[in-house]
Amino acid sequence: MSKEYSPKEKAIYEAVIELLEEGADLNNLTVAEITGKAGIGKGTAYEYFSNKEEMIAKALFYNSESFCRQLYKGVCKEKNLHDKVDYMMRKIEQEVPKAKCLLRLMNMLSDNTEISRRLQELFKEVFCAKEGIVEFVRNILEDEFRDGKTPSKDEMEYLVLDIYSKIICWVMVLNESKYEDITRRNSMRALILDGICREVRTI
Amino acid sequence: MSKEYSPKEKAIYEAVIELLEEGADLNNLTVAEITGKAGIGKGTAYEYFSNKEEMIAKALFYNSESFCRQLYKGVCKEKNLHDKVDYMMRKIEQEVPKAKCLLRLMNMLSDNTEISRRLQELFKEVFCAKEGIVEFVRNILEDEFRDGKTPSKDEMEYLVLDIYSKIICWVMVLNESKYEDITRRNSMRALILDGICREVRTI
Amino acid sequence: MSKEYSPKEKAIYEAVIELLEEGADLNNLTVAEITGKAGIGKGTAYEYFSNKEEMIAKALFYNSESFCRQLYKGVCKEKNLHDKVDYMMRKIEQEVPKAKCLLRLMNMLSDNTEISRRLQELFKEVFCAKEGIVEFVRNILEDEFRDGKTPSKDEMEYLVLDIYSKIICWVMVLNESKYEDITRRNSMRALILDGICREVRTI
Amino acid sequence: MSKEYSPKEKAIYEAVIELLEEGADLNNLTVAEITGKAGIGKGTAYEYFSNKEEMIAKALFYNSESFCRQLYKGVCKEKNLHDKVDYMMRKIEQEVPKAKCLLRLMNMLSDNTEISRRLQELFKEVFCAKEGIVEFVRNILEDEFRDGKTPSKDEMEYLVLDIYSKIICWVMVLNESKYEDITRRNSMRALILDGICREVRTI
DNA sequence: AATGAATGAGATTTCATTCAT
DNA sequence: TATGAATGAAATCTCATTCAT
Repeated sequence: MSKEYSPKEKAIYEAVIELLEEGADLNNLTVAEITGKAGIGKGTAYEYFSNKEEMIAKALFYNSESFCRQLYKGVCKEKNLHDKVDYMMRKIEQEVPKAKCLLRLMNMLSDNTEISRRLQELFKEVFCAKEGIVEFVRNILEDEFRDGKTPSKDEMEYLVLDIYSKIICWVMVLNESKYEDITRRNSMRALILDGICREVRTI
Repeated sequence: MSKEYSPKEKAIYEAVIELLEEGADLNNLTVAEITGKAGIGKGTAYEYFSNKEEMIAKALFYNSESFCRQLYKGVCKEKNLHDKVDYMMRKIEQEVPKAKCLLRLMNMLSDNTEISRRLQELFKEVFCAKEGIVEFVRNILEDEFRDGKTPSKDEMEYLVLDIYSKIICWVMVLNESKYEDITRRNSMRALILDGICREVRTI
Repeated sequence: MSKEYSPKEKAIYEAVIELLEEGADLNNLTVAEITGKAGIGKGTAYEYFSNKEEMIAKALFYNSESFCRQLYKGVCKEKNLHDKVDYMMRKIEQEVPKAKCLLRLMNMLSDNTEISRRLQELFKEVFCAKEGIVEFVRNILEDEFRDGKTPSKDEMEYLVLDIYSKIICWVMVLNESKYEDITRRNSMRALILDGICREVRTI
Repeated sequence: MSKEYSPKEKAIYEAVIELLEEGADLNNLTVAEITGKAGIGKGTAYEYFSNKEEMIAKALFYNSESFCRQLYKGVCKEKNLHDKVDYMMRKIEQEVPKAKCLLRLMNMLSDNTEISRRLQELFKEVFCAKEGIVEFVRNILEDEFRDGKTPSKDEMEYLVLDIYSKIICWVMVLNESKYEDITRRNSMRALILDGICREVRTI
């Protein structure tokens, strides 16, 4: 189903992600750092990618896509909006680094870097309406409104945006040290989840 | 009250912002570009800033701060939450480039760049609880709850986050071409505004 | 008589010449290009040649030698200087690419490249007084002076040089677009041929 | 009259020529070598030239042009063809390195290198019919035929080519060790010179 | 105080050559 | 024997920063 990656490609992808998790600055990553971490020669990377930007963009894309796919699978098993969003939030909580990577990707999409341009290309080429947080949220909402009252197009857009933004907030919360405390985190999760459900109900 | 800036400093700040508005990539800006745009010598910039990152970080900070200050002044004149948020959203709509700059600053705050480190220092040093969108939102909410029922600390945090995230969304919306259509924009503004008020009311 | 070449060796030689004819720059040819054109593996080339320079030098040498041999055969059949030189010039005209290759070889002989060093070695090792334009011209002249007045050693050197340089000119002429016109080319060929004969006669 | 060169530019030009005289291979010269020889920083070279090829091409051009200009001045003072050509040949003899540089330039003009492309551009931009050996020879011939019988266009072309090629031969002769012997060199010079005059007379 | 020419460290990228298969 | 994936040395070029003017 999903494209097969050569071991060297995967090594590059994972090296970039590890570096990101170690707190590296994606905009000033060097090819030497990446290939060093990946355990391959500098020249080898250029057998698989045509330049540094492609390496980094594809690495972000690869990881985000695989995380989104995971999320999607889990979400499909849940019955209603509440459980779906709850699943998502807990999954994100379990896999903060992957969620962080997704967040970084989304920030990068708009920073005018060469990397951002590559990312946009990747999204144009590969994207299939099933991955990507926004499309993802839209799917969940469409399921919810399958039968019963349907909101207007504008209201739908608003809801997508609202849920999307709350999930982003959730990722930001998870990165704040004050939410390392489990009870506070639980409490915040519940508030966000309730907020989302309330919005969908009342619109 | 606010620090005085020398003309050369301001020239640098404005040059950075102009470059940003022209679509430059802040992570690959060169000192030559900045000083060229500012109309001063490269060496001169180093009389006022100790390195490139400081120039960019301070430029973002300067502009965001001044935009926030403007927002704050306007918001103070409004009576209730609805009008305050409405004012904010319309102001942002009028000044997309400045809002964009603020958005960029916020993205940068978490990208581990040297610039991000400088920005964090600036916020530590200079921040005075009045500027910055988050603190800003908190102020508005505290005003709103001055008399009457006060939400719990957690609920308060949630509301801050919710409003903050919706404002970010608003900026993102304004950058999407499909919202160049005025009626759609108006409709979305109303939905977001109502959403915020509803959240505050029902919590 | 002539050394036998393995098919892979010949493939390399011909690949280099084809690339040269396609307008490649011999100094920046890559092994990948050569072996790609030759249709063999990169490693294989190193079974036959010890490095890139050897490949190119031998390829030039191979082609020049074979062209010279052809010329020599044809020239031997002619009786007198006029017919010999005429044959040569017409042959060169028919096979401009091969002549060009010879010209390139001669230029390279003096450009201090690693390739030029290899070429010089080849000429030292292999050269057998029968190939190579200079030696070639000398032979023709010696035939001419076999019986009758012999010029002094210096005069002989001068004549070799004169004929040699006129042949080089002929190759240059053939590469100029203004001599694509047949009548002009014929006229120039006649002038050069007459010039050569006159010099030999009058010295 | 002639363009002014900045000291750094001239330093680069002279460095390239010195390296050439020391037997360097122009196709594999490195920027580090050039700037090292020139006694300037690597980056400095890029303030004046946009890439390595430009440095080398302009260096060859600069030197050849100045040598041609010298030749031209001297030649103008001579009255007839014999003396003009004699002057040229003796001048070349005195300044073998400069002549060699000119020879190298002429070889390079046709080697499909990036350098060759730059050289061709330079000739297109700057050339003014007074420099360059070919144009140079044409001028001398036109002077010679000013009054008296004029040869046909084709004959004229032939003569230009013949003289040009003999001068090239002269440079090649000067690089051969067997002509380090003065009497042989004198003898060869006389033969070439006579040959040229004879050709012009008899055509 | 202001400048911008000069610098060289450091980044990306290429490619000849090796060597395991 | 033939291959081409892997390598890393080495090259070009950029650009933040300095410093003489």
